Parts: sequence; C-alpha cells; structure tokens
Amino acid sequence: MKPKKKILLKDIALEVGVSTALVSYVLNNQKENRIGKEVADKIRKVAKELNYQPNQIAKSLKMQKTHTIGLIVADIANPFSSQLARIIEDEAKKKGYTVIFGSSDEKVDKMQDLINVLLNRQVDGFIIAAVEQSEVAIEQLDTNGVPFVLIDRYFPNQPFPYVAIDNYGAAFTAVSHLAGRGKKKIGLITYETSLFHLLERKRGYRAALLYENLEDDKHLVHEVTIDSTQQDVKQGIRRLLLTENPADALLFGSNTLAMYGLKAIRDLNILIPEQVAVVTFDETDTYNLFYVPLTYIKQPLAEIGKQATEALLKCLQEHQPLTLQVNLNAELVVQKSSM
Amino acid sequence: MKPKKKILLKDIALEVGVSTALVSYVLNNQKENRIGKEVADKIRKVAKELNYQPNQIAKSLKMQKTHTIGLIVADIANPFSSQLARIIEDEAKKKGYTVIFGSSDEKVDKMQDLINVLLNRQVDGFIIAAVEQSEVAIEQLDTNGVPFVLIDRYFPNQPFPYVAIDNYGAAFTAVSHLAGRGKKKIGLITYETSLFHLLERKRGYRAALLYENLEDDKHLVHEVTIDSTQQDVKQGIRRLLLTENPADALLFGSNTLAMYGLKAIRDLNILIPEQVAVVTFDETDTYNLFYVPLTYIKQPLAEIGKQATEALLKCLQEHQPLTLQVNLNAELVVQKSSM
DNA sequence: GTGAAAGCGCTAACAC
DNA sequence: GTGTTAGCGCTTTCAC
Repeated sequence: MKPKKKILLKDIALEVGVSTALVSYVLNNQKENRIGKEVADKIRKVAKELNYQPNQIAKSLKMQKTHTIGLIVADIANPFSSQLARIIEDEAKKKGYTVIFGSSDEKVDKMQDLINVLLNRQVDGFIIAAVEQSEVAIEQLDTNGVPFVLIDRYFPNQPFPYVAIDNYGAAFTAVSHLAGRGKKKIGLITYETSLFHLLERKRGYRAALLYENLEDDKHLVHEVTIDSTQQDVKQGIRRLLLTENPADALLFGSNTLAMYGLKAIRDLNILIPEQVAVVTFDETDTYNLFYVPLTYIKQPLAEIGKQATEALLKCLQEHQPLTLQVNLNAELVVQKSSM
Repeated sequence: MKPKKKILLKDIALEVGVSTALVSYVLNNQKENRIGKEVADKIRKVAKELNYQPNQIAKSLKMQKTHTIGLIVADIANPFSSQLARIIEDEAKKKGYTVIFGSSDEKVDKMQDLINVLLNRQVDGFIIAAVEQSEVAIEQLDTNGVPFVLIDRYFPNQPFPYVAIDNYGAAFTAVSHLAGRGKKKIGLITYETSLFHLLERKRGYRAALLYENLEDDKHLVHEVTIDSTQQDVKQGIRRLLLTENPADALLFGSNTLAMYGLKAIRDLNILIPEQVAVVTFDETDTYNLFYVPLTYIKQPLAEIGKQATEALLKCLQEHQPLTLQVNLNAELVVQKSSM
C-alpha cells in the first residue's frame, strides 16, 4: 500500500514548463491549430510518460456532466433485466458513458430512492423500467428536465419517451396461435397489476379470444401479486388445470411466472402439450431445455436496449428533445409445447 | 423541460442567514453540541422545505471519496454474474455505496480498460472476477494502493484478497458421488485455460478418479476455449459419448458449458441418466426444470457477494488492510440426473 | 457558536 | 500562441 502519487494536470504543466490551461487544451484537442506544434507534442509526450489519468470527478464538477447514466430495473438478477443491462452497457461504452444500476424490486419507494441517489450522484440521464404507481416519480423527473427513457413499461396518454414492445399484439398472436391449434379453453396466468404493459397483454388475450369465438371465462384467468412466489402460482395452476373442465392451453405473462408455473405443472405430472399447451412471454435458455421446447414470445431485447440508449445519449450529447415512443414487434417462436 | 433551479448549500445559508459552513456542519451532524439548537433546527427545516439534495460530485471532489465501487464481471448477462451483482448491490446500498459495473468478456484488454475507466471515475474500490492473464493488472492495482477483492477467481501464491469456493473439493465431491453410483468412465467438460479456479476443478476431478481407482484417461476430458460456442461443446459431447466405449458420466465445469452440453445431449437423443449421468457446476432454474432435474454444485453466491462487499467496505471505511482469503464450501445438490 | 476563505482538479473566458 | 484566473459545490481549518 504505497499510494503512488496521482499525476495532475499541474504536474505535466510544471514538467513541460507551460500553464495548466495549455495542457488542458492540448489533451482535449481544443484550439487545435492555435497551439505550437512542438509544445503540443511535448505535452502529449510527457502526459503519456507520466501516465496521466484525468480526474473525471473534477471534470464532472466543472462541466456539469458526469457521462454516467443510471439504469433502474426491477431486479438485475432476473435474466430479462441483466440481458438488457448488458446491451445498454455496451451501447453506453461506445459513446464513453458508464452505467450505474439499481434494482427497484417493483417497489415505488425503492425506485424513488434510487432516482434520488443517482440524481445526487449527478447521472446525466436515466433508463428506467418503471414500476407500478411510479407515474408521479417519472413526472417529476420530466418537470425537472432530467433526460430519461422508459423501457419495457410505459404510461399511455403520457408524452414520456419509451421503447417497449406491442404487448397487445404479442398476446393476441400467441392466443390466435393456440386457437389455431384447436385449443378451446385458453388460460392466462398474469399479475394483478395496473402496469400498462401487462394490462395490454391481458387485453390482447381477451381480444383474441373474442376474435376466435372462444370462451372468455373469468375462471380461465389467474392473477397473482407481483411479488408472489412459487406457491401462489402453483395454486393458480391447480385452479386452472385440476378441475373437471380444465384449460387446454396456458399463456404465461412473464418469465418468472412461467418458471413457477412449469415447475408446478411438472410436479403435478401434467403433460405438455398433451394435456395442456403452453406459451410464455420472454426468452430464457430454460425454455429450450425444458423437456418440451417451449413456444415463447421473444422480445427484441437488443433492439430495445439499443434504441433506448442511443436516443438517450443523443439527447444528452446533442441536446435534442427526447420524443421517441416505440412499440417494437415481438416474435412468436413456435416450439413443441404448443403443438 | 424547465430545469428547476438546483438548491445549493448557499441557498440555504442565504435563506437562514448564516454561513455555508454552518449549514454544512448541521446537515452532516458535525460539531453536534457546539451549535445553537435553534439555528440548527432552522437550517434543517429550510433544507427540508427547499428539498436540498447535496451534490455528491462536489462532495466527492472535496473528500476524495466517491462512495462508489466498481464491479467487474465476465458478463453481466450471465446469471452467475447478475446474481452476484444483485447481492453486491444490496450490500453496498446498506452502507450508502452505489456500484458501477462492467463486463470483461474474459478479455484482459477489456478488463484493464474497465479498471482505467473506473479509476478515472474515482471509484473507491473494486470487486473483480479476474480474467485469464490479468495478474499483472491486478498487481498494479495493488501497488497503487487501490482497495479491491477478487471473487470467484483468484491467484494462488498471491496475497491478494479474495472470496471464492473450494473448487478442488467441490469437483472431488462431485466425482466421488458419481463413482459411488457405480460410474466407471467419468468425463469432464471444461475450459482450456490457466484460470486457477478451473485448474482446481480439474485437479479435484483427477484426484477423485485416482482415489476411486477409476480410469484417468485423457480421452475422457474435453476442453474448449473460454469463448467457445454451442458447436464446440457439441463436438466434445460427440467425442465423449458417441464412441464404442463412451463415458457413463459427465461433469460440466460451468453453467454455460452445461447449457450447451445439455442441448447437445438432448439433440443427440442420449438419455440422462440412463446412458450418461450428469453433474454440473453452478445453479440455474434450468437445472430444476430440465426433463431430469440436474445434480449440481451449488455455489454460495450470497455468501461470496456478502463477504466480498463487507470486507471491501470495511477496508474503505475503517482503513483496515484487506487480507481475507476465503474458500467457501460448495454444496452438492443431488437430483435425478446422477441417480 | 459562527464565519471567511482556501482548496479538491479541472475548464474556459479573457487578457496579453 | 500562451498564461491568469475564476469558479464548479462542497468541507474544514482557523480565526473571531
């Protein structure tokens, strides 16, 4: 532990025999041709020799820019979030930005807390997977002029920028597909929530049932709280499948729900797709390795992450207003679980 | 977009009619009882009214501390990494720290790059899953007096602090278990690497074979490069299982390898555990949902993340030297794939 | 008990 | 072409 002396701008200036201003100009490639070529070269040379590393904190304080973005997801441990995080990381790095992340656990309080903490740390902007009841928090960001873009979740009738998928269409397609395979009693397992993207999935599900002239029975929908566990989902599976008139197909509203649901189905020795066909949202390796490869709605994560990050950074760097509101198409990947 | 005026210390001072120094003292609870109770209360009241949010960047510059730690993993999109990230995030938040992350993709250059970027951003310390050939980079951190702790991977014969598992023991246990179930030709699929933790797994595998009086045949070990794909692993599976004298059990050295391997095994219509028993490192939901629940070596991720973070933060806050070198025990979770 | 002022490391307006 | 210097928003020494 011998903290080697940090090299400062001043050290270089001293060494070369010029002012710190000149050094700053040269190293930032400013006033390009107004500076003596020799001095400039000398400065660059010494900077390299001394292995000068600019203190970004000082720079940030001066410039009022940290080149850092805050990423708020529901839970970084969930593959859906972490895959997005990776894409955002890469996209940000390309442009010289780093990312600080935080998990909200679907709680407004935690989300608000994260926003505050990250704002205090002066992040230049946010990418947020908004939680239920967080409209006010987001609105506040907006009125305070903090740049952000929402991902995955968003608010209808609000001008906030977002990039998400067409959840209505995706659910509709999935249900139509099941209907096309002759399924008559298609169940839905989803969250009991006011989150718009999930409501859209339910709406798509309903619309497809109607369109296909299928029974739209309340008993075919099972909703669990957003922080529910294996047990709660298992109960839903029981309710939908262990009756005298069970569902012959099931649509899961998220990867976590599917995970719990599949476990339950297997534990109950119910066969997929013979006894019940299955389709689910999101993509995970698990779906492909399950004993029956699963039919799933594949969200274009790369596209979501890229568009969100690009737009945000463009806004930050070119001071353009953030207006994008994108609903990308999700692809239905058909496998054996729904055949 | 009407950037509301940021409230500064000065604003509070002005409002209350005191100096910024006093405000700072009060809000940081310093000089507790040397300050007039009334003024103090007034200051706190006004600060709340104005919703004062201290600028952490300014604070950081002054204090030479950012209360930020850098987390470098192989790939944040990999569940192993993201689960650790979540634990570290929580542990850090408890103590008022935030975390910036980066993915190295198992490349020294990227890792070195990340270290530089994060150092420039003045992170107070690092938690790093070191990549191959990164010993020099780590040594440099050490000589520069930058606090860090390694996770998962580490260097033998180096005094660097780390928390990892007993890879030798874990592999030994796994192989012994297979031998105990009557397996005679136990194969290993792992990476061709100099990473110590993986060498340890191989060593444990070998030692167990010897101990159990089993064949230690080079042909039973298949190594792929660390950036290898589904195809490379499939080839390994072919080599080990599609011969006249195939392996009757397989140990996978990581979750990614297992993922690829299981896909290959399924595609080749080889039955687990009838034709080949399987054990793998790491834990994922997939293992439980696979058509045969998988026997796996469960790393104590929570413990790893917690100990690493706690030690690092303790060092940062109490300026204690970082000396922990911990090898935790991994648990073998026995399921049907090895019965 | 309280305040003036220096300074963390950098940038950029302005002067020469 | 190059240097002086004022701050970015905060903490803290030292003086009163």
